[in-house]
Amino acid sequence: MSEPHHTKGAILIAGPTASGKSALALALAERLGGEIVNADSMQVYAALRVLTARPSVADEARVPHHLYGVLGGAAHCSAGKWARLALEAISEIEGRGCVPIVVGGTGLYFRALSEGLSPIPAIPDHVRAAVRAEVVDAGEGAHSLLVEADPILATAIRPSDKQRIARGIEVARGTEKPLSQWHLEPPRPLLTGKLAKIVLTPEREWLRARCDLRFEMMLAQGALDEVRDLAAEGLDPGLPLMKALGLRPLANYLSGNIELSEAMAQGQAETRAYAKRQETWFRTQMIAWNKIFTQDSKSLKDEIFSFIDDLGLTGG
RNA sequence: GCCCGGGUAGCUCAGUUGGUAGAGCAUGCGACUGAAAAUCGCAGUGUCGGUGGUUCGAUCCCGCCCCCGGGCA
Repeated sequence: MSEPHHTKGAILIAGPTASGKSALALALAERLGGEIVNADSMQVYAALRVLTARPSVADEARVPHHLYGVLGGAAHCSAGKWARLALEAISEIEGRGCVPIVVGGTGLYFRALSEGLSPIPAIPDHVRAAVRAEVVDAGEGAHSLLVEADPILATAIRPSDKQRIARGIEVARGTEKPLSQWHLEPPRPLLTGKLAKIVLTPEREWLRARCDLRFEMMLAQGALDEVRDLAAEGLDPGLPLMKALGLRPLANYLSGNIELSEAMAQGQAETRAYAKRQETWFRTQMIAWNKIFTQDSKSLKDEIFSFIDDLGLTGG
């Protein structure tokens, strides 16, 4: 378990995909003398530069960026792993006298950092792999395995939710204590201190248009080459990075199964649906965060600058 | 001009041997404790192309008209 870190002042910016949060973080970092920490579950993978709309090399040269493209394709990131890396980066940034700016779209990661998760030990890889395989084999019967392993949790998880079923079983077996028991241990925040928590909440129609446009731009920027390279690596399709938005439609196009226009339409649809899921999380799980509705980038910056100045983060 | 096929949800289509309809996708809402760009749940909407007829009753059968494909000339 990591020791909590007490910050003199850090900024957390959450927002749906394509909401313009990276540009905002960059502007803030330049103004405050800050450094940026990625809080996006897919941008941690090195192979996904175009497909995840990672900050450009030029942007990364303007201000230090952390946790972008730091993991190989075969790696499994997780909320806990990310939170430990983020904490490390934050404390280093503060050691240099700079302001940490954590920016991303993965709600669970922000929760892991600012609220904490129950202190569950890491599950050994062999247990994990064995349980996942077992759940796949069991098919419809997977839920009854969970009933055996953790009857309390089983009442809260639907038989169709294979991922949570697998998680429940692997925790029960790997730690010899059911996940439902672990959940009774109160989570402790990893990051404490003065935090500016901001979530961008743009208007839906505006965001949908941006999602569509952005996927189109990805194609112009070499998304197909990126997908081709990834396919050449022959990675296990079950790996987390293989779930990146747009990856499957584009791979389908490259293997000749669908037209490019169809692949693009699917990629755009995936992006829009994802943005909607993010907004649901932000709305219902981050109720204490400061919502910023503005979407015009100039007034967005003004609004955030005055918000941050009021908090006096830069003073110390 | 003639023949054939089709016109049903925003889209692609299924269906009703005549009792006013449904899937997938899209859309909206939601759940969420280490795969979270993941995983999972719920919901709505239709003048069934138009018009006249047969019928207790037509989206379905019949006539005419319009539109979209394809073929023949």
